[in-house]
Amino acid sequence: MRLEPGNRRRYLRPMSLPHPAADQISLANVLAVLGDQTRLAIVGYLARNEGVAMSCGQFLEFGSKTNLSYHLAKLREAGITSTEMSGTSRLITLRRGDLDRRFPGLLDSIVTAARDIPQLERLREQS
Amino acid sequence: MRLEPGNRRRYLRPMSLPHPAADQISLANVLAVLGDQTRLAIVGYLARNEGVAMSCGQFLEFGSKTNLSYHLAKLREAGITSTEMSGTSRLITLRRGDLDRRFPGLLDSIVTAARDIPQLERLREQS
DNA sequence: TCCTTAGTTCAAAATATATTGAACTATTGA
DNA sequence: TCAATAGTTCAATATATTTTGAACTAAGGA
Repeated sequence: MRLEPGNRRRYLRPMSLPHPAADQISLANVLAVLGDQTRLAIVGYLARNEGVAMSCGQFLEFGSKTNLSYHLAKLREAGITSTEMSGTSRLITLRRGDLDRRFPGLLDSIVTAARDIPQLERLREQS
Repeated sequence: MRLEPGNRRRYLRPMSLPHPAADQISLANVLAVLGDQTRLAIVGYLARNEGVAMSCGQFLEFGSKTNLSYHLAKLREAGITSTEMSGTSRLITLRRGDLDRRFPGLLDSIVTAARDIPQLERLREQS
């Protein structure tokens, strides 16, 4: 899988990431993105620690670094989370306000229902 | 695609269809299944005509017969709808009670948020 | 200045989901 | 009794999503 040197476009760390505007957040997409155990666990974890911004590393329990990178991008692109760059890490928060305005009651009912999903069970005692 | 006669297992119309028990309904699966425009439209339509049992044919607007058969099975298997056989047709209803008990507020917030999805727009004037 | 840390991209492989048409069945109304 | 209706299955294809490892970047601390 070695690329010829120069074939790979040099990766430049962006200083901020693209987020959809609140009115671009699509219901079907939000549901599809949350219809996955790993991402549901991430959102449950964010919700139960709301206010505290989390870095990607906090989620290592839920998958490999690479895989998490993928899932966290999905959450951000769907408008569910907001990610801000901070030095070498990224701080992730729920877009609670935008989601509540756009889909009243949705996030709460999901987070409540996700209370006892297996992956969060393990973390329960720690938080 | 002609099969040798006898290769195909004779299709026998079942007299009732398998539905998951209420406590087997999984949140992630419900979200994943509803994270699709076609199925969201079907559920929106069922919700807006709650009480009236719908046959598969009512949804022909949303796709081909075969394709609908697939989506309606997904909804039933996820525990979102209940399908009962009635002569040559199937009567489909939302499993409102089971869903509300298991995931309070979820169905309502989804149905409310789905108010203005494109596929339902077209039907608005008719209902 | 260099090492460690946090997180990335890219390409490939693995897996899952959606869509189609042809062939089919059972019920019902004429 | 027969044709029409409602809806199915099956197999194939098309398409999308997930998961992986290797190679990489930039920030920050020692």
